[in-house]
Amino acid sequence: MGRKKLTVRKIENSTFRQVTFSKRKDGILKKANELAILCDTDVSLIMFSPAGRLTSFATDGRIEDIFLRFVDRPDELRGGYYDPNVEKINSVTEAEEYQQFLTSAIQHIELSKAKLLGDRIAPENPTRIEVAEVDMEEVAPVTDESADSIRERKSVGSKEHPDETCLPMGPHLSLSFIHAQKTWK
Amino acid sequence: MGRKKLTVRKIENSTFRQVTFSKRKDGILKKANELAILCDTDVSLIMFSPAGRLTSFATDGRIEDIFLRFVDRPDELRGGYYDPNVEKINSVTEAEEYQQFLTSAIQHIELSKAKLLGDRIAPENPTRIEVAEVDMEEVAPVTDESADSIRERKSVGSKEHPDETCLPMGPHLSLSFIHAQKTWK
DNA sequence: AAGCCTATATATAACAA
DNA sequence: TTTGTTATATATAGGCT
Repeated sequence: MGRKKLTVRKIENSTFRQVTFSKRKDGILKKANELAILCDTDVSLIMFSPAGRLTSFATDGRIEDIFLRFVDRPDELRGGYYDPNVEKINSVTEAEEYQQFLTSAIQHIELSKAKLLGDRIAPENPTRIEVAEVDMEEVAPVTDESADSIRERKSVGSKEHPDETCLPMGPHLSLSFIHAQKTWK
Repeated sequence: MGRKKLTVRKIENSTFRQVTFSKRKDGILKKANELAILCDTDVSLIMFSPAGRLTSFATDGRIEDIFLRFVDRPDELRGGYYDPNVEKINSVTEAEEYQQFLTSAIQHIELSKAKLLGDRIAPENPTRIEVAEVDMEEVAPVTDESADSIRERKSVGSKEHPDETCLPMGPHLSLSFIHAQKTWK
């Protein structure tokens, strides 16, 4: 919809590609927001720019919730999350291996977080819309000292699910697991 | 962009809301695809219709990959996945509780899958584009017999990561954990 | 619910600064 | 680079089937 009809094909000129991304990113973001509001639906959008910059959007600001809703879809058409062609017992056994893997994944995220995180406070969510833009290059490496200092800070209770029962686990990985758990029983 | 300028506000008439969703869903899907191709970028889009129908899109067909890239972002602006304000030891302890939770989550998905899954084969991914549409209502309830019969079927190796080392765990929960693990060490 | 139509509203490609 | 302008291409609201 510009001066010329466009062929849908990778833009080779990197400058032009970046400019196009920037403009179209805004357009699709607007569309996603309008769709969410007009139709009162869950919409999640994640985009990485050619330079690695992240732009994300989600209805009510929780990509995790929408992704979980996606993951928990009991339909193989959704994707390849789950292969039902295994016996129950094997599944449980293998689940334990996933369990281990997930644990290490959590620790990994934890560590990379501790290493890279500054002192900034996460912004509040003023509306139903969340738009986050993050530049990889903006994440400055910090010293071991500052990483250690993170551990000194007082733990802050999560306000994200104020109506929930307090659980023994901390808010490390929110991913709305608590919310999902309610559904799962 | 129709006969009338539209106010961005929830459409109260449910029929019209559904129609609008359907049309705009196609539009944003096209935009997402064009963005991904033109700018050669990772884009992930998840939409639930007012009726609960899922429509999803992802560059190269892997929402999980893009979500993982999102999750693994070491930046608190991305969301509230991780609270660094806890001591290391507590984190590990709590990680074990997440571990347990994740295990039960896997089993839940497994069970709901076994109960609801039919005999259909997941479609191949012909292009870089993945568009999946799933209707909750289309998932017909199956009898215990048919649920049992699922366990009889022969296990099929995942072809999603053909170049990977074979791991002891099965392909229950692909979520590209294996792919992620390579990055993590 | 899906398609088609067509008048309009929007998005944006190519420029310009 | 980013931002603004403008001619055009697209998307889509309201109808109709």
